[in-house]
Amino acid sequence: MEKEWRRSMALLSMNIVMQLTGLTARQIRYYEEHKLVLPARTEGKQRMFSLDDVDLLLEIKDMISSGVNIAGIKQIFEMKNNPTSTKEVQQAISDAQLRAIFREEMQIAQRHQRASLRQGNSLAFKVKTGFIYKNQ
DNA sequence: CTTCTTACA
DNA sequence: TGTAAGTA
Repeated sequence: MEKEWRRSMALLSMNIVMQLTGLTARQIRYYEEHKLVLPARTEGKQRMFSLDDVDLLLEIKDMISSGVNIAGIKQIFEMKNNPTSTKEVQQAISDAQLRAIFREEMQIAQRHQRASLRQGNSLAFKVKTGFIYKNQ
């Protein structure tokens, strides 16, 4: 709670991040294109990632594999760190909880034989509290 | 040789 | 997403 700045230092090259995350350069650049991650740049335009960026990429990777699309991930990140949100939302949603929600969504989607629910824009999920946070 | 951008499949 | 092309 004092050396957290180390995690925000952009020192990792694309090659290292690819190995650390298992993602391809194409995917990483694509996520950046959609502003899911904002790597620093060297004077020569080379991307430089921080440990926080790597964590973010791992979360993205996890959500993508759970069937969440870019729009959905954006919504989740939005809620995850938006102090303007309602207090209900503020009661920090843990990653584990989110993953559990996604699994539930996937199961429901599969049960209904509808890929649209998993890959579509309608990402509607709820937490154990019963609140429905978002849908579009 | 690695990374970057752009564009096409 | 993968990959080719032309750079930096």
